[in-house]
Amino acid sequence: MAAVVNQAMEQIQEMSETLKLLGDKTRLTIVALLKEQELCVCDIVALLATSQPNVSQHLRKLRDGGLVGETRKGQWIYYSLKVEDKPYVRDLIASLPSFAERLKSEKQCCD
Amino acid sequence: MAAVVNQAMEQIQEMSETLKLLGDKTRLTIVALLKEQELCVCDIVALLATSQPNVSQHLRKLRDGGLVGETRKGQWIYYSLKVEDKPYVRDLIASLPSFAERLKSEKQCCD
DNA sequence: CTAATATATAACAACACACTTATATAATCA
DNA sequence: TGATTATATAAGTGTGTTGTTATATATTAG
Repeated sequence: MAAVVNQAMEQIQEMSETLKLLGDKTRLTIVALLKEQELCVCDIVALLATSQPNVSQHLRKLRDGGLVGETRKGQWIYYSLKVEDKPYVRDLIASLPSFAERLKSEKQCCD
Repeated sequence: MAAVVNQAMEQIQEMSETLKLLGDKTRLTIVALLKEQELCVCDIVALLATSQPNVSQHLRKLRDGGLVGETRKGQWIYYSLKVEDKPYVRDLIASLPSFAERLKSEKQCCD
């Protein structure tokens, strides 16, 4: 019984850490953008209208939390969602508003 | 278009506030307990093994965020989940571990 | 090789948050 | 009524977090 509770508490601990990552407006917006397509840092900076270091630091937290992955493509580093595991995050992201239109019309960096 | 984005940003703002509430181990545990049944404050204090003011303050935040409701029953105030709206919260809570067994064996307050 | 561009890291200031202790309010019980 | 129990609120402390500015690293272009 105690083992069951400990396992449950570990699971809650892990979920709460993930939810804390998503419980920030800037990071949740980044996640909503990445839902549509992978993006490089300069894309995100342009779309969010905040500083490049701010975006970088949020991306690092998302990466450390296992929510995004990165791939360097030459000069640029592309970030993408990594939530195939964690079904509850997948569902949550599905219910985020879509920025598809905005990305189509405004994406202009690193083409 | 700007209106669409503003609406999306408001939605993200609201979701991030809700997720921030859930992104705390103590509060997420409270929510997991309430998933099983309504509970009074003394129940939660006993199950969480933390101080009564700490639980009270977390419950207030959950209430202010619209995630729980309260009902006084004589000396006790019972809290319960209020997430019928907010489908993404409902789904998320569904994937929290169950404390049903623990509640059955350990609930002893306010009977 | 040098300059320019993209990204990351470091240091710091401002603020927010969780938890504690002490106290207040509200309801019941004797 | 006074004592007890349940809950809320207030104030304070320590810690964590966000965003900024300055700087470092890495890649490409000329």
